[in-house]
Amino acid sequence: MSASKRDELVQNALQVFYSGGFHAVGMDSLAKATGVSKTAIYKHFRTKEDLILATLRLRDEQFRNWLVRRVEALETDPRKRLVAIFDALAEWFREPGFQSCMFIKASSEYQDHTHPIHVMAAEHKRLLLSYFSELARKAKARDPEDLARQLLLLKEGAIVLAHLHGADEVARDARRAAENIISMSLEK
Amino acid sequence: MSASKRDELVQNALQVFYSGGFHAVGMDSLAKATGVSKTAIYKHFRTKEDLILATLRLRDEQFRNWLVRRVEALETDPRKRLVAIFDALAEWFREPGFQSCMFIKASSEYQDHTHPIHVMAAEHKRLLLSYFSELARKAKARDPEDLARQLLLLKEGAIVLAHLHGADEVARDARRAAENIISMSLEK
DNA sequence: ATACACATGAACCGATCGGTAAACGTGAAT
DNA sequence: ATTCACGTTTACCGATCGGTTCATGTGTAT
Repeated sequence: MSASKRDELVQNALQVFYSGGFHAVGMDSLAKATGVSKTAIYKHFRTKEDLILATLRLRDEQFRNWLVRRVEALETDPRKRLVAIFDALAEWFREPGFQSCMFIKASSEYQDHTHPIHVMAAEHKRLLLSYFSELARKAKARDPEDLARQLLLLKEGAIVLAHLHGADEVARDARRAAENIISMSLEK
Repeated sequence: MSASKRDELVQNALQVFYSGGFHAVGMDSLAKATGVSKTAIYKHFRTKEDLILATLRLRDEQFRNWLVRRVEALETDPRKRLVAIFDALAEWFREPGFQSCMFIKASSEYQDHTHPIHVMAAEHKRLLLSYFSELARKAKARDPEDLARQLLLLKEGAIVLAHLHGADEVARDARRAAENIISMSLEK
């Protein structure tokens, strides 16, 4: 299997796990869904867990790249970019296939703090946090790390509730809550 | 099996599913963990799904009762009670067995919006929302429903991040974010 | 003592779990 | 044309999945 075929497998597995769940999707159905035989899969991944970790690495990269670029495209002013995070999220929530966050779901199924999958989920959130911090610093927040953590709280809550209660109202609420928190953190 | 034995089974199953996951825990291991034979379990619950729904009903009742009583005990002033929600949550996060929210995990494993388990998770959050609304109304918020939704966003985000990044810092951040949002919503 | 109702554990059902072994097909190098 | 290497298919492994059947208690009422 070529490197590009492998990437394609990981990309397809990502979709299958995202919409089907990790425990609920077996390797047989995964092979059928991706069009790659089980033997071929196990040529490149020692275990199911290794494959899951590969899909999470891909997802982390895809999601953060997407978010950064979307925020950059929406606004140029640092302060407005902090708010634009939530406009980007709103777009995501409204996508047809939206089903919460891959990493929240991963940490829900692999709860042990020492499990590699749980660790990777935590790492994804840390990377997002440092992006938020960078934006907050450029926006001259009094305490950029503090503002970033509060915005991350809003983001995770918005994801969970957009999945449970629907995208539109939640996206509006999160945006307004973010505006409140940002204004309290920027004005003296 | 007596009614009290049945309650005991549901209570024990709740703990097992909470710490082990829904798909990951099989009926055999559940029978062993609860000390109730599989045959006896299936006398009272038609399917595994029915048992899960029963545990979620119990959890909903337990959690909301606990939260309401804890908030009532912490503060009497309506406005302070809104903040006290997050003090109560902080206590929960610090409990040894804390592993995120049963309903977030349930909706992560049963993602279809029409699935009974997903529906029940959404309902749990709606019930919490109406409690928040009631508190916000008593605190004379300009828009109680709006404030309640923003606080629920914070609560869900706090649960997710307390599970992923640790209880203490997250609890502090959520409390401060809540204070910000509340003050913006109460003061003219 | 005997009959009945009921709860139990254990064995069992077909299906599927994660993972493997080996047979088979295909293309390139000799 | 023959060999070799490699990827794929297929069948298979023991274990476990959700759920059922049945034989064996065990207690109670007559």
